[in-house]
Parts: sequence; structure tokens; C-alpha cells
Amino acid sequence: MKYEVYQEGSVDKPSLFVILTGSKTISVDLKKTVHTHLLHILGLKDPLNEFYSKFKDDIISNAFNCFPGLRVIRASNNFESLICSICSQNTTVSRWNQMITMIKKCYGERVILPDGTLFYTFPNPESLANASVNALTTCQVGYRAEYIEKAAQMIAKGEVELDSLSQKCYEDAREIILTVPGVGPKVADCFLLYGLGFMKAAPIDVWVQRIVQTWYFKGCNISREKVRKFIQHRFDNWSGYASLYLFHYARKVGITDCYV
DNA sequence: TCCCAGGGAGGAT
DNA sequence: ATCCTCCATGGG
Repeated sequence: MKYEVYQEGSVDKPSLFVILTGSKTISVDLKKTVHTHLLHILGLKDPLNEFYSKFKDDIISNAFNCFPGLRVIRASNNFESLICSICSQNTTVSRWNQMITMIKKCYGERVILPDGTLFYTFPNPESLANASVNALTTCQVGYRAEYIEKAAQMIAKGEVELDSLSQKCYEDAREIILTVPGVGPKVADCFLLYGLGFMKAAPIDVWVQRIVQTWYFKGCNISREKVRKFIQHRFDNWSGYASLYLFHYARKVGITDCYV
């Protein structure tokens, strides 16, 4: 008896499937395993109250109040997490969702649940490694097609072992994943946080950078690398959470009227 | 038409 | 190390 967890849909319509294969009866042990896995990927074990009480400056406190209970959702599959992170660069969330949906439809496995629900799994590294850049472009991924193909080939060949990265320290894992085409500082930290669960990872995108510059550095221009170091020095193992809350807060209140 | 979107690579300085 | 330009694509 085995189980697999699939996260589906979009930010607006998230859904989650647990697929059990094997015998018809579900053992108590399996129930426990699935339960534990779900607690983990939904971040339900993360002690948010510790986070909220530990950091109380005006900015982060406002973010807490805006999104109480917001959690870091872990990916259930490392390869999917890597490709999704690569796709997220320089685009909008809606187009990002669109890209992933297309990739799954074109290269994933079609699954129909007993209740009739239809969805597609995320393709394995081999499937994407064998896809031509030209064919990938039909998934509306633009210039990222080349990144996706090369990254998939690296993983398929075993040149980078994603699963073994979680055994290493954050810095070593980061250095290795940065060698993958299409993976820069921000994409690397997305994968390290949401894929591998390194809570020290802090993805610094345009929003987090501008917000940190405005709120913590009086509007001075700070490089993304320095912003990352600042976040990690300040929030340590809560850096991933800090960047998540700052990101959503920045987008909610905008960048001009941040002193609320 | 121009600019931006949860950036990265390659090059020049 | 830091700064530039280009990359494909859709929406404002």
C-alpha cells in the first residue's frame, strides 16, 4: 500500500489529492503516515505564534495582522518544485499557473479519480528531458523552454540529485542548485524553501527587495544579495516566513504608502 | 507604444 | 563586485 500527494489548481482554486494504491483497506499506520505528510506540506506544524512573538517591529507586525495563519506550503515533489520555480521568473502569477497547467497537460500523466475528477500529474525528469525546446514553447513558457529542457536533462542524468540536497546544509545545497540553468539567486531560494524546506532560505523578488529598501533602509538602493543577508541575519530560521509575509504585505498595501 | 511581471545569463566596466 | 541588455509573452 502506497500513497502519493498531488497539489493541483491555482492560487485562486487550490486543491489537493491523496491517491492510495494497493489493497482496498487502509491501515492505521498508513493513515498516520498520510496525516503526518499532510501536516508537513501544509506547514501546520510550524509554530507561528513563536514567529509572531519573536519579531515585533512595526513592519512585520503589520504583515502578521494582515495575514494571520499564512503558512509556507511545501511542494510534495522536488523536481516539480524546481521546474515551477524556474517558470516563475519574470512573469505574473496567472501566467505562471498557465505555464504549469500546460506542461502537465502536454507531458504529465492523465489521472481520473473515482469521483470523476480529472487532473494531470507533473511529468518526471525523463519526459521533460526528451521534450524538444520547440515543443516546450507551445506551453507558452517563452525563453524558459531552454532552461526547462537543460534542467530536466541534468536531473535525468543524475548530475544533480535533488533528493540528496536536503541532507546537506543550506549553503552547500544552494551552491549546487545554482549550477542548474535558469536557476539564479531567487529561484534557488524558492526551491530551497518550498521544495526542500530550508526555512533559512529567503527568496528575494522585486517586491521583497523594494519593501525592505523602503521600510528597513529608508529608501536606499540595496542589492538583492544584501537584502537576503539582511533578512537572514534578522530572521534566521524564520527567513522564509519573513519573506513570505513581507511579499504578500507589500503586494497588498503597494509600495508607495507603506507607512500605515 | 511602452512598461511591468515573485529573474537569469552573458558581457562590459 | 556592480551594472547593462536581452530574453518570450501577455496585460495594464
